[in-house]
Amino acid sequence: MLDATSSYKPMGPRIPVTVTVADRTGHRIVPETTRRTDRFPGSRYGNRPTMKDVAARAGVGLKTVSRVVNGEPGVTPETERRVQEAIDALGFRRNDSARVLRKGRTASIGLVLEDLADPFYGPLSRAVEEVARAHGALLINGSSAEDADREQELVLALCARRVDGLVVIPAGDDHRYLEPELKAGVATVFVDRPAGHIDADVVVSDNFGGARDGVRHLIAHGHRRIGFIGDMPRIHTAAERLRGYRTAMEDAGIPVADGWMSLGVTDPERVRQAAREMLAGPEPVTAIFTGNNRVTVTVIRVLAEHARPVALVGFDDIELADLLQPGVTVVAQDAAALGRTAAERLFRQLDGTLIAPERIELPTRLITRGSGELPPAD
Amino acid sequence: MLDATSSYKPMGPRIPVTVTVADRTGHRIVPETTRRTDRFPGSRYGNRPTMKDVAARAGVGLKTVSRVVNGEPGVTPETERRVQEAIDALGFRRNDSARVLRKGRTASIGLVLEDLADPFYGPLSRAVEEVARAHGALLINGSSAEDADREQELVLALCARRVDGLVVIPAGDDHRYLEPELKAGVATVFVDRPAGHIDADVVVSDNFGGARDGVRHLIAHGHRRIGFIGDMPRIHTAAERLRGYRTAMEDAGIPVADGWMSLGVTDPERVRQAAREMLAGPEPVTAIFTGNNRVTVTVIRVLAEHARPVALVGFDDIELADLLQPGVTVVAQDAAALGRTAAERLFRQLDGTLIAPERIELPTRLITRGSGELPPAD
DNA sequence: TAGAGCCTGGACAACGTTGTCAGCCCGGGG
DNA sequence: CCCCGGGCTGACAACGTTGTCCAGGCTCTA
Repeated sequence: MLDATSSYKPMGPRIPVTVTVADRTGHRIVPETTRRTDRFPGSRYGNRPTMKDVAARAGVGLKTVSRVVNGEPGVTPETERRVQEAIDALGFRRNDSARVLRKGRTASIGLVLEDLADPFYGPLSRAVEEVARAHGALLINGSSAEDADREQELVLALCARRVDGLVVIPAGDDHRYLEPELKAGVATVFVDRPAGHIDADVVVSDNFGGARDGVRHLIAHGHRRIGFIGDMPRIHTAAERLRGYRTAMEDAGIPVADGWMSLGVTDPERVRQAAREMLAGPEPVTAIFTGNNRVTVTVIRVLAEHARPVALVGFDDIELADLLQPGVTVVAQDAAALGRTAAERLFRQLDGTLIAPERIELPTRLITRGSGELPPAD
Repeated sequence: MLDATSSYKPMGPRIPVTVTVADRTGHRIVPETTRRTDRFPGSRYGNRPTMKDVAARAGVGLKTVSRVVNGEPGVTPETERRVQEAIDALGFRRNDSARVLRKGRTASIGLVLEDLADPFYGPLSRAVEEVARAHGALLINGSSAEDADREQELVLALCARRVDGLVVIPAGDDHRYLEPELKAGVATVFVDRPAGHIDADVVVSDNFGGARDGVRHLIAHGHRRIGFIGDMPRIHTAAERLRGYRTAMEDAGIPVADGWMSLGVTDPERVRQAAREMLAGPEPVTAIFTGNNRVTVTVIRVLAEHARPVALVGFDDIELADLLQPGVTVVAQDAAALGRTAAERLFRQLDGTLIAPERIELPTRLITRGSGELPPAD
């Protein structure tokens, strides 16, 4: 599934060895079949004690240990004490892999996002984690790096682990590969972007409305030549924001010139170049609408070196935006709310409270800080 | 272990049911014992097919399916085709829980950090994830929220899942609870802060040297009344940075006045207040050294409203620092390098390449942008 | 004092997979 | 004609836990 590059073999062979242990009376010595040892050759290692070992040491039955470990009733305080003592002495820790196998649920959910390092996903992940924690579940996550194959690989790896649910920020646009999983009961919620060719819960921001309002804001401040720099339109959010831009312009009766739009550039150097081109020429733009936080930051840099003041509204809030000169006006989406809403919906699916998939759209908020209120300078 | 707040029971009971299936000849009908069903009452659900089901459908033995699934040699192309067909038809996906139980390794590592949403940890997580991915392992992570109990709870939950290794950014200062785990062979690396009362690998930044150099920088630019605002000294990094400040001042023969230091305030409002106090009074500081990114941001806000220019050097880089007026001079640490180094060490432990725990210190870098080069204004 | 019922504890199977090992079939050599 | 070897295949046990169910001992009551 994933490629390894060293001698670490996640699932290596084992060497069977015969050892002897005292039975629970402490008297007889019985041979035990294949016990694992030498699991970490050349390094510190050791065998983990099992409930059986604890039972033997405490002089009780296996199930009694299980009862103590899980706080089930029906164990004498004296017995419980002996078991607890053995647990502490051996450093026993329940093996949840076995538990999961038996119980059918893993108490963990998977989160697949685009890039853990992107500041937009930090609060989102955190929100998902908080909800998961409140429900007693752990979070397994991975970055798709905006690659559909890698997304699928990750999702399927998570399904193989039998996560109870999945929160996915899709990179690809076809999720039919998830059909068997959905049928098998894996709760699934898509966030930030909709799922492709599949009927599933979706939580997104109002990308269209937000962008439209941001551009309208610029128009309201007298701009007519407004540039748009955004991501590849195959990314749903980018397409929606572009649509918002077009709609606002059209509603205002402003025809969009060819040179005003830059789509699909992400590399900072090329964004820089695109911005410069819009600002040059005979009819330069007097305002720019940027399609995401990374583009916004790059454009801010370009505008800082530019002679004439140029108005700017960006999609996504950025830290310190209020301290720049001028402050950066943005259309902010609530990343934490996206994550929280998605995760809560996920657990409601697991509850059985939810039946039909739904699409939830969270509002965006225009935050005016100065850059979007600059008048056209021409 | 963790508290639940809804009816989602990660490990619910099951209802045994008797069903019948055709055997692999397709003729006889044999009854099968307790099969799970109705696992997700009131919601979409389904039983996941197992290798046994695939084997029955393909008319082959269980082990043959296993061989096909794992790409083991010794299966006729024709047999393989039949098995593959059954796999696709049933939507079979190997259950890694069972696999883990059998093989002893989970191909997953745990990452415990302070706050997923903190921009400092984004690149760190991402770097750990990249290394894990290169080794075929998944990443399970959680936030300790700077709470020692929660850290322990998380770490132990991860150990119960039998992660192969742990990367921990410690919140607590006593990690003896990890001793049984270490002995059992759980590879462990502490990052950003050292472990307490335990002998383990540690990867940290040169907090002391970085802070000392930052303060020296201010002194070199003529400052003598220099303030320090940092986190609680019980956090190792905070203590080290404080030590760097003290050392630089001492080396320069400058006695530190009481009002110049603010320790342990994190709440933005109180940081703001602390900064204002340093800047007021008869002998106000002419420069401030801030102990982490959050404090730096807050202090920048205070200085923006302040009449006289005040020099500033902050620990940790912040985005857009170069675009502020003046640009913010910082002591930058390489979060990605911390994560990468730690994760690589982790896998070398698992390789068996590493024997003795070590402490690795990564250098910091002073980035001058203007705010640290302002002369004293008094 | 005997019987009913409760409390405690343990034997056993099952979860879904993989390692071991033995058996089958086929072809070739003695 | 028989035996041997190699290539495929499948039966079976084991991984560590939990659910079921039963046994034994105790208490309580009639």
